[in-house]
Amino acid sequence: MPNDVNDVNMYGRLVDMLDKPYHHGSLEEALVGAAMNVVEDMGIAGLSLRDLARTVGVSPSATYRHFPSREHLVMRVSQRSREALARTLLVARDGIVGNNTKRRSVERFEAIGRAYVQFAVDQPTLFEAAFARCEVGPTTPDDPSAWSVLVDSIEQMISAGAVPPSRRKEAPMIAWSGVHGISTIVTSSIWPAGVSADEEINAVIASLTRSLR
Amino acid sequence: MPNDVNDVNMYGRLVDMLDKPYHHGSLEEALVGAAMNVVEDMGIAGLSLRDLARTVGVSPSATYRHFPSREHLVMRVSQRSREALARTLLVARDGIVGNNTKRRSVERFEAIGRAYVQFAVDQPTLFEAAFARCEVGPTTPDDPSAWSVLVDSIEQMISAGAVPPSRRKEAPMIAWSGVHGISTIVTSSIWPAGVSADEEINAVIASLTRSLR
DNA sequence: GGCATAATGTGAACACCAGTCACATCAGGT
DNA sequence: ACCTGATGTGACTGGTGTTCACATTATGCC
Repeated sequence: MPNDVNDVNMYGRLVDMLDKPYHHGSLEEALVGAAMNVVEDMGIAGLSLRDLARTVGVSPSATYRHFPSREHLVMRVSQRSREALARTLLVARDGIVGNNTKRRSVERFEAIGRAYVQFAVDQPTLFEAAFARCEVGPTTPDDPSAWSVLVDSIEQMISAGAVPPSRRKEAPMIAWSGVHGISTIVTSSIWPAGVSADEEINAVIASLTRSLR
Repeated sequence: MPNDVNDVNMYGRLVDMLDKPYHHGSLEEALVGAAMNVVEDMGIAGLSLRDLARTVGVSPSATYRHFPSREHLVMRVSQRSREALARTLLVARDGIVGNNTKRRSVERFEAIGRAYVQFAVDQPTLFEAAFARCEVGPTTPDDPSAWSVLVDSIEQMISAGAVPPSRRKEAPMIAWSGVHGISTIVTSSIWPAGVSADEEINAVIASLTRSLR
């Protein structure tokens, strides 16, 4: 069989010449990683399977060996974004130390809230991805999850006597709604771009601790 | 000139036969209207200029006489959605009547909040569109605007003595964050589909009136 | 080791999309 | 009557998600 340029098998031989293995080895992880970069830069709308395949150095159809559809990849990016958010909250929480457990529990709660909003402001595209409405839902629970970080924090406040136990059930959703609301508002198109929202953010966080007392 | 099927001008003559005018007359409005229907059914992602042109009965490129790009049409849909939301709030507010001005002002405030969340639950795609992050911003202010409805409502509460005037500045953002947060959470992918959120919604609304006192 | 089989990667092809262009049609002012 | 600007047209470019038959390689079983 001649080494014809139009030969269907040409690519395989070129691969041999370039020492590029036919199998990628960890394509799935590479695709998700590349997707995270794209989403961070250009948002979910800028995510293209073909583009991803190009940057990873693989043919477009190869992506379908790992994701049934683009939507499934978006879902993975979404889950990763939520986990990144949760890790950010943990770091912020652990940055608050002190011996007064009551005071510390409240300060940690507020630090978590502030970090939540800051994540949205600093990385609006990842924040958007984290909560994007998606046809296909997540298959595995987030690890770590922002929800459990928040619930734990409120539980600490209750233990320390900063919040009455009667609020245990409703408190997490109230707190989450507040920080999530200000976050989406500030990162949406209705908020004038470039205008600082520090005052509003502080007011909302303060109102949350007030309303949980 | 023969009536050749391959003739470039064939369409014009067919138009004559069908009594279909060459000019649509109100293409822009027709496109926005059709776009609202599509977004309501399939969300912003399902919006296609070609599809719109098809349903309106016009060629794809005609759309570019009225919108520089798809993004500009999305912006119009977004603005319309915000206005629809604001009108919903007005209806809900005016449904609350009574002679006790203080009590009425609070009940109206809560009715507005509830209607806000209900709009998101009933029409998640329009709600998504209303606050979609968009490259191109709105050119004209919304009429009516949900923000002004909310500010007015809080002003009424202050006048009636239900909220101290000292909260005037921060109150609207606090209230908006709360209802907007619970709305986006309930309509996002993290909220289990089909599960009612009535309890959580009630708790958040109640916490808002509490935190403004 | 040898070998079937599953997993993974390939190019070609289909249908769709946004956006541009030269040209066609028409409405309204001079 | 005619010119000019607004509006609508098809053809085209370059991009996309997805599927298909086929190629290559890893893996577990004898």
